Amino acid sequence: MNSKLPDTAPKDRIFNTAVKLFARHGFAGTGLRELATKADVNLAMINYFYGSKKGLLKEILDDFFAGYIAIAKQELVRTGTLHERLSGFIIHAVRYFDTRQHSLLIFITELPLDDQEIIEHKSTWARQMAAILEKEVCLPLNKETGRNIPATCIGPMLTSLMASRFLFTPLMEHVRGSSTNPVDVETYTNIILSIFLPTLEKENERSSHHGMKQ
Amino acid sequence: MNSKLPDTAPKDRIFNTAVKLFARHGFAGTGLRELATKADVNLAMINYFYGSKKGLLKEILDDFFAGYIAIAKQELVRTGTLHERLSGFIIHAVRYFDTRQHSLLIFITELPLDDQEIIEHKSTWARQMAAILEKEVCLPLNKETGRNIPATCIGPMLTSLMASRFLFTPLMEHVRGSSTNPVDVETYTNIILSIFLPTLEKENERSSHHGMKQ
DNA sequence: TTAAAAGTTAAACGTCCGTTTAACTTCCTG
DNA sequence: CAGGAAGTTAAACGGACGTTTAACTTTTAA
Repeated sequence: MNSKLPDTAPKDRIFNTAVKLFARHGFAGTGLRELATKADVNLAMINYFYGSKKGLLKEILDDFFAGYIAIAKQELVRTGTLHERLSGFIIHAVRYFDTRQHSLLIFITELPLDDQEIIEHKSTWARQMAAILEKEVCLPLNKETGRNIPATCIGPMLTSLMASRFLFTPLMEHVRGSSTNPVDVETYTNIILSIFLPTLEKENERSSHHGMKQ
Repeated sequence: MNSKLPDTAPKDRIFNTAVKLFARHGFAGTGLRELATKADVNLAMINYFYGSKKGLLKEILDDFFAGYIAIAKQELVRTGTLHERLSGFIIHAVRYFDTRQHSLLIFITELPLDDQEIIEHKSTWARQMAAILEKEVCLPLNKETGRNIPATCIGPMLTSLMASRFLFTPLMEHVRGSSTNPVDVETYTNIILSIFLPTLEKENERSSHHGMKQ
């Protein structure tokens, strides 16, 4: 964390360090002086590059959500059975979460912000995700099952389930004895697939086994 | 929020107001002066009753987790099939989350705190929950399925899934048009049951329909 | 080569932070 | 009724907060 990253530009050093600190201490709990020191930049550079502390948070959230939406579009908006597309989305989303654990934590834990500006900002992204899920997942699913589950319900469920491993990791490391190991990410993904997809199989009466693509 | 609660004792007013404010602005984002004003008490009373700001957070977390553990013990540690016990736990836990939405948000969002003192405090509770899940759910489940899923994996998954509705509520209210309504809590519970329990049914080859107990 | 642009710096701005103090009032108990 | 405990108050403590300023250096481009 404190180690110099002399090759990267100051703006990127601020960004990367902020991601780690916001995830660890929370947005409100992170001071700009600590951030400047850890990123090895002058305090004033933060406001110079990002306008304000909140502007920095916005860019971090944008960066994370843009990648998340891209995966949803790539995996869900294409040909294939619902089962195939949904399992592809889960596999890639979990993999994405794994590589962006800090950003994921910020996205989750900084959710209930009272700040109208940030809430509006996040809603714009969430609305896009909900639209994709509604059209590509909920609509065909509800047509077959006869139920009426909206994307604003199934979306949070799916995201929460996929994020649970990374959300509770810092706690679980203390819970587990140092001897026992956590399940690896691929196993974790397979568990999620086995939880979410049998529901579809059961409704569709279509038999298929969900192997992770290599 | 600002309305006076003249009948309750100052100590309780501090507690109840803090739960709302910590959930809304986060722990670090809430100032004791704002809390004192909203709770209609003198600033010094907070440290008088709770020792420190962190002491107040601890009591809030204790209060929430004690109730959560109580439900786990009551519903999981008793006779009955795994299916019956697990569905009972889910039904009561979701109901509990619904009545303690603010505390739930604090429990979730204040998780990645770097503070060693709080982390240790939470780990004590999480360890109890993991022990119950390990013995009552994972052990019989793994014996039947031949898999080896630890409680430190399935616990966070279950909690995250049940919490998703309340975690993303403030965002989803902005996403939904004001016309459409969210699913009610009972429907939400049934969706979770239909996601989590078919996995068991499939493995156990036991047919049963999961009606919510009234 | 030179002037504008971009990057970087130390210092200070006013504000809010969590906590403590000491004096005061209220309440309970012997 | 006396006296001590519990509750309550206003005020102040030093420090950290996000942001701004103006001066300085480096880079860019005409």
